[in-house]
Amino acid sequence: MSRNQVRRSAGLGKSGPLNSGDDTGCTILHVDMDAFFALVELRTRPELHGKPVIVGGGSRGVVLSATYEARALGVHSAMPMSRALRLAPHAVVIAPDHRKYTEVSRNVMALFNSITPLVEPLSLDEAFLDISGTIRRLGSPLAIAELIRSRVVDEQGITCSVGIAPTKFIAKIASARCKPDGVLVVPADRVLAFLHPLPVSVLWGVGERTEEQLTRLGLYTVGDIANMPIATLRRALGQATGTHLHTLAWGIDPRSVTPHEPEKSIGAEETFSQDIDDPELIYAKLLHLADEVGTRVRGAGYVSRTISLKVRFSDFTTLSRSRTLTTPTDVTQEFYETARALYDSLGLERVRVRLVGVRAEGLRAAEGAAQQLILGAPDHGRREAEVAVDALRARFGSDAVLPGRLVERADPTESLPK
DNA sequence: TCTGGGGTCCTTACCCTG
DNA sequence: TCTGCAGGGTAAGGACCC
Repeated sequence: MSRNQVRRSAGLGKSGPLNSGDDTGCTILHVDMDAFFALVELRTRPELHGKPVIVGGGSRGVVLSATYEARALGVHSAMPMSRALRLAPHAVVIAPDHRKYTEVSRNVMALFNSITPLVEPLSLDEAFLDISGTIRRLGSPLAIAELIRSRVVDEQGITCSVGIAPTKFIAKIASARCKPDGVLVVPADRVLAFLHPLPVSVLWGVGERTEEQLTRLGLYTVGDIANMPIATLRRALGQATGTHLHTLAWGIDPRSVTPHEPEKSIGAEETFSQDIDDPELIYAKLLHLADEVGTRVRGAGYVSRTISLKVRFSDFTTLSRSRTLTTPTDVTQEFYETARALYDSLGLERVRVRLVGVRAEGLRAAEGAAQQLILGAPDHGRREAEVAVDALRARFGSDAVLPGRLVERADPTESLPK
């Protein structure tokens, strides 16, 4: 489908011609790149256009992105690569290059910011835009959406889809339903007619498990949920989820577009290339992850009060442990020692581990906590050393300085027998 | 079929305090 | 001193999203 072919409004029959132009009151845009990682790769490999292409990889990896030709064969994101390749044996597989995607994403977000300052990125490849202050300058919501779409193609060489609606939630559903390379307006007075026939899975917060629960209640469409007494929903799904779904089912979503939300946690986790049971290798990986988390926490100007550890075993069962510190910290060594102590407290003996992760939670600005950090003395010197290392890495690359234990093998699993 | 990595939010249980 | 209760903090696990 080529660009500019898709001009739709909520297809509700009596709307007459596509996109009747009634975008009054629709001040929220949800812009979503089409098959983002895959289309970014196609920019430099035009010979792959029209072919099934999968971005992903690793022996235990999953699909991160797939072209629509691959999707037609049943491939979708988050699917294990082994299964994807059974469905699409001739697909071209490309290893992900996150630096490249981050760069394109930054350009796209800058483009959005030239349209309106009210841009809320949701991930690398999508964002909400509040254009209520832009309409007078650039025209109707539909005209603004088309401007964005043509600029994204011209400047970045990829396509995107845009949902236009009075609320974030409806705009997001709209963009998903006009993919790829489309635009869809849902006028304010047709929100319920658009929403109610859709399956419950379109609601934010309904995944596989919740959908099963709803099915057991005989609820298949959003309209079914809207017409179910809220008390019944709360009993079945819990207070928060029940209320949340009922509200969404009536098209109510008062959330505004908020450009900057501070992070609540920063973490890193890694799946070993094969399951391991050697505690020394696991400690080395914990140090590596703590180092990464520490660098990011300091770089963002936070301190963390709670450190959590995640361990996934070979049978895929996962557990987590956390510890709240008396004094918040941004010191790598403290992240590591806490994570290691949490791991030791599990009392595992030669159990095969698939993944470990370290996460800093309860983040708050380091500024207000600075005095406490100094008073928390013993790590003060260490912290200064780590800040110096951060500066070296910023200048010479992330591998310029490594913790001593990691120098010999930056990836502990590398030493495993093949 | 065999499951990444980055997050957020909710629920439940437990402990402590008043 | 004991008991019951409410509320807050913490911990663990799970569901979900991209």
